[in-house]
Amino acid sequence: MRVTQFFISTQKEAPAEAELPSHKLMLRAGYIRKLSSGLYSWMPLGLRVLRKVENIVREEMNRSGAVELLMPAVQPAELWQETGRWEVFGPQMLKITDRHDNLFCFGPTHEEVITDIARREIKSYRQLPINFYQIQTKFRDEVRPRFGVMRAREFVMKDAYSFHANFESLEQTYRVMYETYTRIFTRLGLQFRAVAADTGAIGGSGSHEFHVLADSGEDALAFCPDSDYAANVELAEALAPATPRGPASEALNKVATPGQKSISEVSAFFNVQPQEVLKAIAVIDENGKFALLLLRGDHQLNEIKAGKLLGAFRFASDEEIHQHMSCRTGYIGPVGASVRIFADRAAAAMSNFICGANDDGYHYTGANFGRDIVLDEANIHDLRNVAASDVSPDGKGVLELCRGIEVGHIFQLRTKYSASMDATFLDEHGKAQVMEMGCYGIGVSRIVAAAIEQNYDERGITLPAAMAPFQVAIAPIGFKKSEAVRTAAEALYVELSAAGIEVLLDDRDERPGVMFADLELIGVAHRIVIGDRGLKEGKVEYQGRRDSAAQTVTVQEAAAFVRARLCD
RNA sequence: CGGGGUGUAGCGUAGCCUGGUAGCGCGCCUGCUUUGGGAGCAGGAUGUCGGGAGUUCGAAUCUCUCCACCCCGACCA
Repeated sequence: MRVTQFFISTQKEAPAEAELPSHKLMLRAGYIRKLSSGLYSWMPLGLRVLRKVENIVREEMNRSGAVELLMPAVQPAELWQETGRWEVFGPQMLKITDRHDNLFCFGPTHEEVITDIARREIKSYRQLPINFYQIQTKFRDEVRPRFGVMRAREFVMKDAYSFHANFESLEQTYRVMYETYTRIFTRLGLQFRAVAADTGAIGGSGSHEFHVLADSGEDALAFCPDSDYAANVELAEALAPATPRGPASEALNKVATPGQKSISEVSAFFNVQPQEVLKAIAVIDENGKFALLLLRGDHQLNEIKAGKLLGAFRFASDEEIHQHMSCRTGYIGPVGASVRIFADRAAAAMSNFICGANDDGYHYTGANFGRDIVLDEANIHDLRNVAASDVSPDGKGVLELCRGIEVGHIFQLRTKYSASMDATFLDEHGKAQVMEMGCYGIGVSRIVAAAIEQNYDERGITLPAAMAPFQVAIAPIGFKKSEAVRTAAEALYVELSAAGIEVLLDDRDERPGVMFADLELIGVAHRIVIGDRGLKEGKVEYQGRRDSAAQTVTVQEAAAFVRARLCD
């Protein structure tokens, strides 16, 4: 490809709306352009990258034995009403009406459509198992689209759905998909981690998320370097402390703490560590009932775990707290409180601690469960997020934390959709059975953003070669002016192109600085610079995008040299 | 949906408080020079100042209202 025949549109400054490096760089490099909130055009350069991701995903899915099909983006409401998800999905689903006033949605996912296909097409156990997949545009009307294509409303997803005669078959395909995903992200050259995930309302026995590791990731992950344990922090279990609660050796003492409300203020006031202070969080459960959740001062509430205990809960308002506790936020505590109390395992193991006294401007010191606070064993639960250096739930070491961007999710759906949509087959005995199902998603367009989040430097995008928009760029200095440069550049361009390599010839006759800046910004993996200066000695210059310096090679060996680098 | 913020040329921004001809950098166009790290000189084009209403002799600026977008919290690939 010649630059003058292609379309490159780079910018020196990123639009003010972009925050993340990947978002800024994708805009500056001209990979994407925004049409509206959460809606992006893939410009020619970005589309090349997107297609590379797609192709690797497609190749590996095919290799795994999955079969590609393509379902409509627009789906009739009736299908969704069958599974009850027309209501459940709520405002996240873009609902549309046709000229006959029939209701449709722009598909946010395709379980209903594929299950409809399966129940029509699959009659016999002989047709199972089967794994269908597609690579297609989805639309989810996100509450808050952000970070460019990282969380867009319209996005490209690979979604696969497998159907099985029994659970063992589902488990087997699930393992194959796990391995396939591992191979995909490895081939893409990404640092990633598979973690156990929350199965949520869908249930089932298995779900894993695949995360690209990045500090800007929206998910917190816990993993154990000494074992293969890895889980989303939402799910990771915080074990009870190994050492039992100590004896109540201090007397309960009410201390004036005017203005000291937060854990950090209170621990500083008493000159103790936050873990010696008890945190009390006032909530209203699903049924509108007030409750106190107790955590160790240095721990964070895990809202998913709390939700499993309380149902759909919310935090109590200042008025509600005042009504139940006769004090204001900052001074609430469990001593003498006549409300329901739930304690985290670590909080329940505290002794001689500091807590709010339910009296504005006062805290207790030397508080103890049993003596001062009634705490039923049944009200002790895992309520917190795991923290770094917690004991791993498998007991084989301590946890570390990192952040990730979710780019894949595999799920054992079991019969959630096949049962409600009556997708059955006849088994060996001629008896109708409900199919077992799995589903497996990859956020194809998100991968591009996530990969850049992991691969950039001060000059621009440094994507792995498997994803770079072009493998090689030729930057001729003085393209118009120097016959020798032009001849050498054209010859190399022809030679590399003929070898099936994706070459970008910068024939714009731009100044070197402009060419270098553009080629580095857009993330071409390898660069050959050809100038009169080097040609006099029969040399050209090679530099990989991630190399710190260039090296010279002879004109004759340039093509072979680059081809060797491509294989690295 | 709750909280915070921003809308001025393709991009980045000044001007707004204290009303009076809309400015700068980058980019773009033309010409000449230049050619190993985003060139120099000269000339040029591009603005419903987010929309509407109001106050005023006069509104980018003040008031009201609507809209869009961004950021922080509950969902997800």
